[in-house]
Amino acid sequence: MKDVAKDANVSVATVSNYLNGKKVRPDIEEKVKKSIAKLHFVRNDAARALKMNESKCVAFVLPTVWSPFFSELTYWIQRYLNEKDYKMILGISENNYEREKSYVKMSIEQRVAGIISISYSDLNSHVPVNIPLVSIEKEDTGLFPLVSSDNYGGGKLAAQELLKRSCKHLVYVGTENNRYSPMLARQAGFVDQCNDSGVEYDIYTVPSSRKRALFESEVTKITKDIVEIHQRAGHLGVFTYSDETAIHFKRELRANGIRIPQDVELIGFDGGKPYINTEFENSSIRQDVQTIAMNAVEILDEQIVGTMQNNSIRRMIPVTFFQGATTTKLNQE
Amino acid sequence: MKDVAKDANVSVATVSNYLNGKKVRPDIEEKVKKSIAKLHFVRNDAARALKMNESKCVAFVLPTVWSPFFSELTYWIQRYLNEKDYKMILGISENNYEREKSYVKMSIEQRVAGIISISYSDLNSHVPVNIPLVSIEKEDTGLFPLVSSDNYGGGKLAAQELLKRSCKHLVYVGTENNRYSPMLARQAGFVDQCNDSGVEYDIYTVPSSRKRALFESEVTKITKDIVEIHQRAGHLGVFTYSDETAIHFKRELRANGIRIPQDVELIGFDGGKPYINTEFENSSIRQDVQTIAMNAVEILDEQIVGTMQNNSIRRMIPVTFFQGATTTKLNQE
DNA sequence: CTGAAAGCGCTAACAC
DNA sequence: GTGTTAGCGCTTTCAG
Repeated sequence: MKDVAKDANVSVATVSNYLNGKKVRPDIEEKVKKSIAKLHFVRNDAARALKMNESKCVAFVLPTVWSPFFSELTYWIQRYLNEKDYKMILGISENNYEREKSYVKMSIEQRVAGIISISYSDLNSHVPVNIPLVSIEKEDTGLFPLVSSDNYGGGKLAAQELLKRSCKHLVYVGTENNRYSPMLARQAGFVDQCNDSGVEYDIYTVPSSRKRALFESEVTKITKDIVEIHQRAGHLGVFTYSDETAIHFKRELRANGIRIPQDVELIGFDGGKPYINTEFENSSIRQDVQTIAMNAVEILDEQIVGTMQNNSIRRMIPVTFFQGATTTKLNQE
Repeated sequence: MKDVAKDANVSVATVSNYLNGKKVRPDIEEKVKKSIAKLHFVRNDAARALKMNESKCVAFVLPTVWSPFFSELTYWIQRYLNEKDYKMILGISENNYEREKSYVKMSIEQRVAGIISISYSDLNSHVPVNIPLVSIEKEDTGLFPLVSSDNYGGGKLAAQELLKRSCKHLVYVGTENNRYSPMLARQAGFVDQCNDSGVEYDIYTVPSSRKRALFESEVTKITKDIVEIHQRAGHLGVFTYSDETAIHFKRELRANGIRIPQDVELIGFDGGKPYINTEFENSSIRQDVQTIAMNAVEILDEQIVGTMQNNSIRRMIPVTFFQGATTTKLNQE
């Protein structure tokens, strides 16, 4: 910048003013512009951030980007961040607590403008309250705003849809990590609906699919049970806590001679599309990814620019049922 | 840092030395450590970057993250970057030239350590040669290192696999953007193999699937043609330039009463898995995503830390054929 | 091994 | 409107 100033025969302040859109005499502006072009000058953001004590970087911390749901979410978050001129620093935690903490540390070091996080641990308690943070899905400390799908409603909805299809018995397949409250909400909604409707149900649990061998053997075991229940109770409804799990059960049930949806109706959760322009295949309780992203970025931005911080924001996004290949199509729909 | 120094009764230089792992007297180290903990001090990376004139951020610019292939790639890139202690700034260009350029500008402003880019434009010509860059897939300026799948070999391989399955006639479906040289390589390999084997073939082109209506209507039109060719020539082999396109043709062909793979054998390109622990479904020429990512990060790191810059690095990663549901399973395999 | 001090590139007072 | 200058928080000589 000093060089530009020298070359254009003006002071650094003038160059700075020009760069920041302040009023500059037209002839001088011309000269400055020319010098910048000549010297290929680009402002150093590190110095700017240091001086201003603020950056336009937002850290986005999530378990993985390698799944339709999370990659779609990443897409929307990035898009809305970009609209407001934020850059995204991506942090993939793989649900590893240490890595999550290291991303928080990094965020503080970088003096990021804010953090958007999806974490199923108590990550947020490591974030200083002076740095704006919005959680997606889970937050239990009450210290930060939260954007979440209506998991409880989703669980209820899944049960309702299965019951509409005359299932005689329902099954929920959840995940092991019981600290993960959204999953508990899905289960609770499902169970409540079962009880309200007076239908019998079973609850199963699978480990994370990352522990592949364990996961597979558990799926196999549960599938055997489901086959047995089917033989005993007839038409059956299965609701899994994620689409990924549903895919595995679909495969395994079919391998055991079960027809889907004629014998067993199957509903997953998430509804992320693999590509931007394809349709989703299996029946699922869909999260409204775009709205979640929009809200998260909006709230974060308000926290960053606004003086008023309302940390008790709890925004619940409705879910919808998607009629796909794994449930019977109803006439009235 | 000044505060820490004051609190610990030492100079800022000592604190700095401690933070950077230089030798410090044990008793002093203890005091400093305590003060840091007490004051919740975290080093300001902006100041550090300014002073050192280097950062540990790498910009990763790619068209989208919302597809199995790209999300898997993002996963691996991020993973290898993290191993070397780099942070990732994610830039999603949506193949938009202006956005690509804005990410480059941002990268320079941020004085990032380097850039990894997947671009089908002449993006790289906007990157100053003093900033390390590795391209994935396409690079034609020769100014920067390149990591790419063996697209030509992939095209050949696709044709070979189709011929093994006794296809009487082959079809290639490419994309409109003919500046995109990797796609041309896929086509060239395919065509060369067809000619070598003396089999007839047709070349079709579809627009980007982002232009959905146009894309769909083109798929419909080409499908009609394929059906006709099938009736005339019998067993048919279709190779599409991406898995996404293959999915659309699979749907459309089936809607037209074509059985896959009995009537038409279908091979896509990419082979990205939707989830980390699922298997891929359809037949495809798989890119070795992990190896691509590993090489890209490795080369970039060498460019950053090493003095020697060999910009003529061209690393070609082999592809493999994945036997999925859309081609006939051969006995010898 | 530690401290004092210079200075990275920028912005924002303040004086002109 | 423009120039001068202090100082953001850090690293890094250079003395001691």
